[in-house]
Amino acid sequence: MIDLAEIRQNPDAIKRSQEARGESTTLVDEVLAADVIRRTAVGQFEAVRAEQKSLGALVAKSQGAEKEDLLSKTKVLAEQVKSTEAAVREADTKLDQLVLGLSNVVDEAAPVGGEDDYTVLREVGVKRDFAKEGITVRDHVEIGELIGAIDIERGAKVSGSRFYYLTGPGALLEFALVQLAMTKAQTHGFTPMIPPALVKPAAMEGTGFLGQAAENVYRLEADDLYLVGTAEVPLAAYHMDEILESKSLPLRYVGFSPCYRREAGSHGKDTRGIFRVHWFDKVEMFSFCPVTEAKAEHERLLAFEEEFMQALEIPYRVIDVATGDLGSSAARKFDCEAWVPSQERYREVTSTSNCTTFQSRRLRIRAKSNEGIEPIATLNGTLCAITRTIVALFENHQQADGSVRVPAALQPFLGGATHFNLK
RNA sequence: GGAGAUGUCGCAUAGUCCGGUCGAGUGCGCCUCACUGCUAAUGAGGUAAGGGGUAAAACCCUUCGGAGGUUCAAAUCCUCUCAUCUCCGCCA
Repeated sequence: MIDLAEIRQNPDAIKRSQEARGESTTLVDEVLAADVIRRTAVGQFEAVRAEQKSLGALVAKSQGAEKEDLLSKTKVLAEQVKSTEAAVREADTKLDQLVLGLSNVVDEAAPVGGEDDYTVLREVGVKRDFAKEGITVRDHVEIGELIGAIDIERGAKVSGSRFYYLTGPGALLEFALVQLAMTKAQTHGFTPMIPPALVKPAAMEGTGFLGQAAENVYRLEADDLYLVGTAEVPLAAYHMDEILESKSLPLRYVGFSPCYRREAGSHGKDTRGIFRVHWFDKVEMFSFCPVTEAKAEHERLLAFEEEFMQALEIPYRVIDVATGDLGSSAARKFDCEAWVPSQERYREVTSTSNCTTFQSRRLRIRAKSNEGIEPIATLNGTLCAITRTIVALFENHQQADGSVRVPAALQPFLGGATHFNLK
């Protein structure tokens, strides 16, 4: 949620941001108009209400005819209080609705444009020359079958398309990846968390997933709960409605959770394998930090992501995501894209967003110091999205026969195994 | 799933039966000042959030788990709902 005061003071800045995102600028004017209406309504209500209260005090003290007289007056007032209060409520709802429709103000540094207008910040690692090695590249589906790690057919049989089973070494690999991620995160000061993957509307709404992203969210109508698409949701909402101690910041959490995504509007995209699925598990970093620290914290989260990719010895590049592709909550976003040999291109495996105060305002999370109460920033970043990491790992470390080399960092978590062998 | 109890200002609690001077008392914690060589102890004062308003104040409004209702007036009465606890049943 954008700060209303900010919109009043600097509507043009908000408009520029909306423009850069390719979203409505007239919405800003609508907000301003609704704000005026609301303030007028509030003024009227408060005036009547104040009179009602002061007369009410007199009623309590008076008796007899005097009391009767007062009561007749207050009865009229009561009607006015009711009607003006209703007007306030209506104006409030309208304003809220409009303000919630505004996306976060983009960071000036973010490249302006659509999905393809990202900036490549760097490429890291060495892509293998499979031809030179005399290896015909297999994709992760083939490799997964050869080593008995992924069973897509049965996933489809049991749950439908875009579902899978991780089997044998695949299942063990997930645990190893999670362990490695959790271990690393702890050394960086993150508190490990296993959050609920089913949340109330308030948590979903507060994190900004019921806006444009709503069609990708699974909703359990019978219980009015949502399946989260990322641990970001329960981690952000963890401190919902709280006032934190400024000196306790940054508060860093690393959560492991399943992620559920409807993938509406992705029909026909990445239909093969486990690159794009309705459910996967993920280790996610989340940070509540002072506004002034947010940019530096964002760099740190990115660095942790890169460190993880490097530990897995996966070649990748980092992109600065363009304004039109940020999603409503992020002011700036960096994606780490792993090299996928079977597709001969980079594909997103992790992503880190600086949501500035957008989420914390919606979730009513603030911080208190001697200087008073101030808003805080929230940031999130993927440490390890299991399925996509497996794709990158299998394909980049495949051997001529279809077996897969295990990078050194993972070996301790796989009983020292150096390879996933053919089944 | 059944029966019962509870939800008040950071924490603990008073107030709820018998509606009005209760946005709300007390203790602890915290902050400021005084006293003291320092700490402790003691004394005085302060100590919710949000909104409106103002140059800044003053001041006003909202919020007693949440949502409705009754009433001139609701922490207090009614309805629904959520959470927690206890007992019973069931279950990994």
